[in-house]
Amino acid sequence: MPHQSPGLARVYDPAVVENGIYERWLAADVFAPDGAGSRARPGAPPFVIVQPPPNVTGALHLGHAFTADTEDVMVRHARMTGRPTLWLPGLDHASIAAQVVLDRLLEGEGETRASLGRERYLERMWAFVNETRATILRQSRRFGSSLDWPRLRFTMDEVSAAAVRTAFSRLYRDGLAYRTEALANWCVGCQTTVSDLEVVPTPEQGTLWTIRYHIVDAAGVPQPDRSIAIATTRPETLLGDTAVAVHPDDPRFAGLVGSRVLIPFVERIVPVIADSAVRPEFGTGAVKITPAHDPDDYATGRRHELPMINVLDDAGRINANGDGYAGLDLLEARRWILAELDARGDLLAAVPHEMLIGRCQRSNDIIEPRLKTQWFIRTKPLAERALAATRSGQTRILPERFDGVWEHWLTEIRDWNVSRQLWWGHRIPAWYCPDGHITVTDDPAGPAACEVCARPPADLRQDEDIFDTWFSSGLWPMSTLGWPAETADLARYYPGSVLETGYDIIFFWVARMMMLGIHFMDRPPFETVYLHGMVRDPIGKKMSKTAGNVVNPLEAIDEIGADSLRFALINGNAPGNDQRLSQGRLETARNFGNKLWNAARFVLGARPVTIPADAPRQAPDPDELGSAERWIRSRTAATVAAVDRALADFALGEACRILYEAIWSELCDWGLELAKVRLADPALPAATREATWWTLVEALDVNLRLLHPFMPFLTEAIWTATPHAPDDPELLIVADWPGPEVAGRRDAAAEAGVDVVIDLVRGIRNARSEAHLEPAAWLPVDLAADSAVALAVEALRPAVERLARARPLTIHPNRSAFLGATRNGGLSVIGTGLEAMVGRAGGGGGTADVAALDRERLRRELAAAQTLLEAARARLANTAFTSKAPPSVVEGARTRESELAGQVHRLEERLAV
RNA sequence: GGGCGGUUAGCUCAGUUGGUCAGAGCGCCUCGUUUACACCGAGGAAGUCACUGGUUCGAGUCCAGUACCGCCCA
Repeated sequence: MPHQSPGLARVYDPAVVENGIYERWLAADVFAPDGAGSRARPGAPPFVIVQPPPNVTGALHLGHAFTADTEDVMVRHARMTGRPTLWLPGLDHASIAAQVVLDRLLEGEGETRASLGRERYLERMWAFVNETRATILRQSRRFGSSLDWPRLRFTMDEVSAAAVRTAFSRLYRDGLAYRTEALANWCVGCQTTVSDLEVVPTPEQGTLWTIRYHIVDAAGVPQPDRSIAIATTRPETLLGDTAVAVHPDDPRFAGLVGSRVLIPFVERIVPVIADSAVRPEFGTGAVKITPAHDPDDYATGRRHELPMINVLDDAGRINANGDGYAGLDLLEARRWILAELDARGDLLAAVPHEMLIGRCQRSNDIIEPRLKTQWFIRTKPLAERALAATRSGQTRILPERFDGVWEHWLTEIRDWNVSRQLWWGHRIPAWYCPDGHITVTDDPAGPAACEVCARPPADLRQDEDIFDTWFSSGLWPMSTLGWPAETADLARYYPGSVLETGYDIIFFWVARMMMLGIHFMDRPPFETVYLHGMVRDPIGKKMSKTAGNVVNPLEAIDEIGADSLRFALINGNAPGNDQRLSQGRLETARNFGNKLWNAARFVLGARPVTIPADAPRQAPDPDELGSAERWIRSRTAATVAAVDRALADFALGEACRILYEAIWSELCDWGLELAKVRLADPALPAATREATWWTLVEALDVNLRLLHPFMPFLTEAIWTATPHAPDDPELLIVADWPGPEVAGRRDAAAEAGVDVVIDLVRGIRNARSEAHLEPAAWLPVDLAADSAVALAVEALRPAVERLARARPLTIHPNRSAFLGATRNGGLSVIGTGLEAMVGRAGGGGGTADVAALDRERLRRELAAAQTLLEAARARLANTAFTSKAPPSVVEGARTRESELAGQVHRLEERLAV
């Protein structure tokens, strides 16, 4: 590719810059580990991230953008290091969430799930998700995500379906999937059960009623003066009561345990039992037990082998077991029952009561616990292996603080209800014969006969339910690679390197993938689980559609560009922490892009005429390097090391911060400014100016490589216009990550020399500014310095002159000459190993003012320096410090002390004049 | 009830194994059109690192406790 002169526009316009670059990457086939444009080293270990599949329920939001950008950074970095890198894209069908969304759409058309029927409903669903899928893929491209699109997987495609069937039938065969009637969380709105994780306990104001149950005698006749008062928040469920329970040690009820009470309305006689789970301090100390409608009561019921009577139907109404109340919804039934109890004199009290109500994560409806026949996964044995994997370090969780919740949840794990009474999803491959035998098969055509009684398929009925979405998501690290087929991808790319996702789905998703992955593959699905935080709005609220504070990432991208959004999301964030995204953050990122853009414009436009426009990039001639050039190279090498260290620690935000600082404060503020002087000096030999320019090109090149994972479009665009070395590829995305060769460019002497110059320039600028001297004026500066410092300044004399607008700059051979020359007064600058005097231009008026101001400044600086010196001396006077602290620290303190002493000495002398 | 996180400049946040760590961005103040950039440059003000103890030669950093905010689990 020809590298003619830059042609970079004056202001960085992301819309223009980003345009077309994604297509170039696609055309070059560089996203795939085995693509035509891949420059992966054959022996290098693969780097694999399987993308957390976004829901097909709608468009992507900022959380998705953050996830995608974080993963893209890791992936692009790995790719540049030469590892065969696979970032595998996917989409999740999100059965319940998708149905909630589609049902709402249908409502607007006057249709319902029921009115359409299963088949037409699913047709509508496919039409709907085909649209959202296209939207999501378009968005991902705008983000700049370097995903391997040909490997795209959808949780509802055929490979995923085969994975689900195979996984379930194997779990069944292994005794890890079973079907039973148990208490399940029923969502009336969604008309399905949901897992425990999808029930959100919500504090709400309710009422605690006290109700009197009458005790009956042996013949079942209520005793006129014997009763027990129970407390309940749900009086209507008394229709399903099968016991009354008290604490075994509660003296109030000691004589009542073993007696029997009459449940009103249903006229059922139930026992009074003792169970230590009862909290004596709650209500009256006695509670009704409704095993079919409450998790605690269910447990009690199991312990005491109580009958379980379901009194609710799917619609949330009292069923036939509720006798005279059948057909009423819960609240109506409650009203009637309370009224009736009151009329009988059995309603003793009603007090307001704060309580936790379980609500559906998706629809916010109240969750009704009910008995239901469901498929469950036996999780204990699976969880144990998942725990073993993290405990042994086979898989590590980052940040480490999430280990605790991981341990706790997997240790206390309960069996996983995977049946959903929904349509959009994978139908459970279980068939039942009229005798109740179960046949499970992974054959898509269904079983050939009942496994037990050999009845023909025509007599078998398939389970109506589908699987919990997370069951198919749990197989994701395998199904994406073709499992259950033994594909080449599976062999090569399982297990993945990193699983990167939000900490909010550690149980929903990460734990399930770990459990199922280990069970089926015998190895955990990833080496590292990296959990990121939530993106919140500017005031720290969680973004949600209902709160209306959602920022559409595409709008942000239209406004400031994908690179800026990426940088804003990642810069300065600590791993796992939540963050607030504000306009200010976005602007900072955009400004940074503009800064780099313009720095590049300068560098590319400053090419000495002696270098042809299409010259390949070459290393600067070592013999022509000045201290400024050596400083740039040294600082760039330091940046590479710092970024490498941050990335190795998954500290992406830190890496961004380092690059921001390196590019803005070092390369631009000093590197380019120092170089300008040489580049513009016609007196210098061409070879010298060429070396300076090649130094800048090299620094730009290295920084572009380092920044590319974070700001891929901008860096690619600039790099295209930057001279390439002969062995460079066409595209930055597959260029080599800066390697060990740059480490050798560290140069302590050059860094020390330029540090001195920076100190001096700052000192002069500060003095001028405080004295309000004409900024543009050239002012004479006299300088006395230690010999090494003087040499460093002399080496960069033209730069010092220009940057401090100091002319003439006189470097005196010794201090007395300096003092002799500066007796007339001026502004003093006292630095480490140097002192300078800024004179006034042309000797104009205001001498007295400047002299007074200077003394004032000197006094201030002296006071500060003395304070620091005293502290340093006190520290060194402490023998505990000098004997116990590491020698390097003590040495540093000594150096510091002598520097400060020198400064104080000079300041005192100046004041004494 | 258990667990985790947070509390650092007016605002939003960094601070990796305790030793120039008291920082950045934005905002604020004073200057500035020196041919990369006003999405900029130069200079400046601004914090008892929530509080109380402890460990240590040395604590924003480690330990214990307290207060407030947030999240997760029960």
